[in-house]
Amino acid sequence: MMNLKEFSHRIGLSPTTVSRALNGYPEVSERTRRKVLESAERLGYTPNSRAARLATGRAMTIGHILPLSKEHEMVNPIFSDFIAGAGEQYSKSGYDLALSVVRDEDEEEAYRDLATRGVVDGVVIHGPKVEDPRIRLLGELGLPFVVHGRSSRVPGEYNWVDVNNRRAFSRATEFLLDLGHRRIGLINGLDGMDFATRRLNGYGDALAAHGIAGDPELVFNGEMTENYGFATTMQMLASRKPPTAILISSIIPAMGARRALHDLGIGLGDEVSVVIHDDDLSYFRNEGDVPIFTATRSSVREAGRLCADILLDAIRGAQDGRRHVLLEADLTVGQSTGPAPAMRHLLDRDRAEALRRPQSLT
Amino acid sequence: MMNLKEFSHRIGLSPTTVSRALNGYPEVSERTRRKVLESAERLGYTPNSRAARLATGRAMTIGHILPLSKEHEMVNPIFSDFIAGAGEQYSKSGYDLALSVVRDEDEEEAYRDLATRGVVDGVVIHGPKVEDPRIRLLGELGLPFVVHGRSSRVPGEYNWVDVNNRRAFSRATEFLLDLGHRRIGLINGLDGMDFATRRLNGYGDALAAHGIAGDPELVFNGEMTENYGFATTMQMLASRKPPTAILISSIIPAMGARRALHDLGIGLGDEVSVVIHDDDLSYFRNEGDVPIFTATRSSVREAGRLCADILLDAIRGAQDGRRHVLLEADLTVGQSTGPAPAMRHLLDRDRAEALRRPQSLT
DNA sequence: TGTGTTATCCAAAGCGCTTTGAGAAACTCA
DNA sequence: TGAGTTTCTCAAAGCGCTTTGGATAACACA
Repeated sequence: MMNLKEFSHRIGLSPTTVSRALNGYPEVSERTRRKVLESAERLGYTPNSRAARLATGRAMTIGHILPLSKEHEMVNPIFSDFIAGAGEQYSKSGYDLALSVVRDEDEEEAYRDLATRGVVDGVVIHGPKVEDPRIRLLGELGLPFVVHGRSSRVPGEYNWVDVNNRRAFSRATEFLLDLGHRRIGLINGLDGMDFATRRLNGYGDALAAHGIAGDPELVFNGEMTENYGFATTMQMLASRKPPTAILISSIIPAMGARRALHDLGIGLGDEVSVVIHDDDLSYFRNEGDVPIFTATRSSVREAGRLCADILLDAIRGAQDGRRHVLLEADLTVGQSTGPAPAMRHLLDRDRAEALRRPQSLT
Repeated sequence: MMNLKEFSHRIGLSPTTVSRALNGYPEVSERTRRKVLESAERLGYTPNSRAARLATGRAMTIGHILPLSKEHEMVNPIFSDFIAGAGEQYSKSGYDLALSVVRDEDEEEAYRDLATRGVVDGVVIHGPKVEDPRIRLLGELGLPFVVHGRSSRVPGEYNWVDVNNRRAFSRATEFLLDLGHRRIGLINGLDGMDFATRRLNGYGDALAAHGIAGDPELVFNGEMTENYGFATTMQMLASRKPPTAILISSIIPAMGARRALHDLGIGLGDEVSVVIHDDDLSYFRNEGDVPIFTATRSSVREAGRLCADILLDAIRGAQDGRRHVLLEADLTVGQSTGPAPAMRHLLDRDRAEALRRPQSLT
């Protein structure tokens, strides 16, 4: 592996000149620069990043911390699409992406570690809680960051990119109310997550506007797995007062909900309506001439791109204050919603029988 | 941010001693080492990784390259679980994980770049093709690597961790044959992927052993999205000679297949049997007292752990030759399989009608 | 021709750590 | 007590790059 000294010697220039040529400084003539670039290509010289990072004090790396949830050691399925979006932008700007996989409880320590070891120039905070301690921590550490989401109860300004979750869910709820639904279930994310709270609020807003009291038995919090969607749907439909419509926070539990409805022989879109929030995951597109699910959609990949742009600007000092982006998630009507049926139609024989089978909530 | 010079001065030792104490060299007494560690904790000193990396010549980082497929710009959904497994091991050994997101066509260049810039000590190759050029490339670059999968037509030894795909799929096919199925569809991964070829071979082996000629109209290659599973299943069932059973390479297209069966009013597990390969994704567990799908299961997270262990050993030179791990994927019987029905049962009125609706293969 | 400007290039001093080659201190044993 | 060992500590030389503060060359103008 050739180093700068040898390379510059070979092409008859000093290391300084070569470094300047390579890094685009104006003190070097265009002719020289071209010559240097071309020779580097020809001789296969690439500057050693380790050395450059020490010399400049910049890590040229953005950190992401991927927590494994304690409950199921689960990776958030939206993570990979977010990373795909962000990573693309990093590459364009010559930044690398460092990923730390840590257990939930070690997460704060992991941020502190990244900061003090100096291996990243900035980090992205994923999945903020209603009152997330990481925001203050990073502020204290002086490490630039951007939050994917927000943290309602953390005061002060910071960079964030979020979906208008409250609006999206109030809109979705209203849509169902307009269709005549009065008992509407909500299969939400984990309790304490900021997005889950905002979605709950949106749902509550719409119900309240129609003078409907929310029923806590119709609201669920949990990690968004397929099985969670299945179990909660089963539980709701087995209750004495089943909903005629369900709001689901992600397409993955929606798969489980669909399975539950199917197992019970209940028609999706006619007997029970479902509206989902769709993160537009690349391997799970809710598409077609008429989408499968009626959904509020917001691309998580796009959010990744935006987060990256904001963070890179912050690092490069090209930013005056803090920046925010609030993405609207429009409602698209699909095949999974329809007018509320009269309740009695649901109580036919087949279904009553199906409900007699025991169900467990795993 | 305190540096070594200042820290060692403060605690009345030389930088050398402190460095040795921190890095576990034997030339320093246990008492001194304890003192150093404790003072570091107390004064908040952490060595600057950038400097350490330059000095040692080690990057203490493993690289993963995440290609975005050209077709759908898709991220492989098994990626996050693999990373979760591998990342855990890296953390334990004090290694970082660098992730590069690149377009399919830039992938080779990305490996070359990682190697010459010296930002990683080794890399993991994901999704090898039948004849994958990356293996030779990395050999030439002299960068340690491990392959998640294998590359059938690449000669020579290299580290790999793979599932016994051929055995798994021949076993699954045989299981269906034993149930009396004779027309068995295969919804496979992208053409050219090594795992897809091995699975096809396993499927072919079993058919051949029963004297059954494979029907190319029943074999599909594509990116494993939900829609792909839906579209291929629809296409097969709309054909003049529909299968009575389907093998599916991942749980995600299996969701789409289930949707298709449901839309057509065809019973899963009685009218049409389905066997899947289950990567044991954390957000998509095929579980329950009796699993939903009959499946050959192999945890991709475990594969991630194994890959990490092998690669770290290779980097530390604690490895004699090349290492291989072949994971067996046992078949677990679930609710999605049953004896082959007589064909005529499938051709009832409802289904005929459903098939009249137009379907598109997106 | 001499002076002032620009356009180029260079030597050398870091960046903060590791590690070599030796020296000082502590200990052992005759 | 002194020589030989072992234990601990240190000064200094890198690692390969960036960047400062000049030096040199090239050019214009009077």
